[in-house]
Amino acid sequence: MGRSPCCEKAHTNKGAWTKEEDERLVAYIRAHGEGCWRSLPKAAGLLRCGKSCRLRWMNYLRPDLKRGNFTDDEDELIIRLHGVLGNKWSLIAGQLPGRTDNEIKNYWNTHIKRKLLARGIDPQTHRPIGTAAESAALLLQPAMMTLPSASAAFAAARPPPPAAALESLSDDGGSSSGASTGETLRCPDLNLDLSVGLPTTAAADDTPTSHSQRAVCLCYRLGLRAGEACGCQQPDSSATTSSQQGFMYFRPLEQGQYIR
DNA sequence: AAACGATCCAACCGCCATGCT
DNA sequence: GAGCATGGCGGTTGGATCGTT
Repeated sequence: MGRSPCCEKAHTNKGAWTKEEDERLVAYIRAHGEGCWRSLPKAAGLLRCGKSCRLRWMNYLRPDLKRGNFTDDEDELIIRLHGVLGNKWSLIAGQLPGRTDNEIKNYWNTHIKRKLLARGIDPQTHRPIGTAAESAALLLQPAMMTLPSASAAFAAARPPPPAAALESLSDDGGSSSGASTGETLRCPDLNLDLSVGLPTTAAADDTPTSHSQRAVCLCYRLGLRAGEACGCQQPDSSATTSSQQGFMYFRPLEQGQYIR
């Protein structure tokens, strides 16, 4: 707001980069490394603004960039990461070596969005796109979909919504969040031990300080395990979550499970 | 072959976060 | 703490390409 432009627009080129400009930029960075982007164009003899140079280098000229189509594994990883991180493209790109945030953003908008819609999943919320009644039922179980174990149980246990419940929903416009309506649709066998973020369950070693010392490790939930990119503790294989070493783990999503 | 619409993707723009003075 | 410079990010745009009629 009210900031001066990053460069003098009157003296800079815009639009597609020429081969010669690319070569100049690459040669300069090879010789001097990535430094001050603002002064780089002048030093490299480029009529470009520093931002433009940075973008060109980061998204196209960097030697470690991976070219070519995204693999199915990359697709799935992007979907999972997006479910957790949202539109934090740079963070997502950080988990995909050789891919840029811009590339992933474009790929998301052009391919994955469509793929998820074809699966009946809302690409923004990662929740199923169902009938109005189904959506209303989901709204009444908002936290359930955040935990894979809970969502699996939900998927398995969820009966067709009772007609009476649906009627009562439509009667009040679906805006009711009162206990009575919630009870009508509740799945009695579900364990809603929801604890994304700081845990709320009382662990065996629970003390006033143990909670504040815990952190949530999302690596495992994203399909990474200790010894891979995640350097966190291996989760307890018999438990859905584990609080070893002060970390909480969540199992990766199974087929048919969704991240909210 | 031409016209048109759909799709893709590189690049731009504006804003925010951070570091420095 | 205020103000400024810079890097970085996410949303959007527009030209190029592809597919269909």
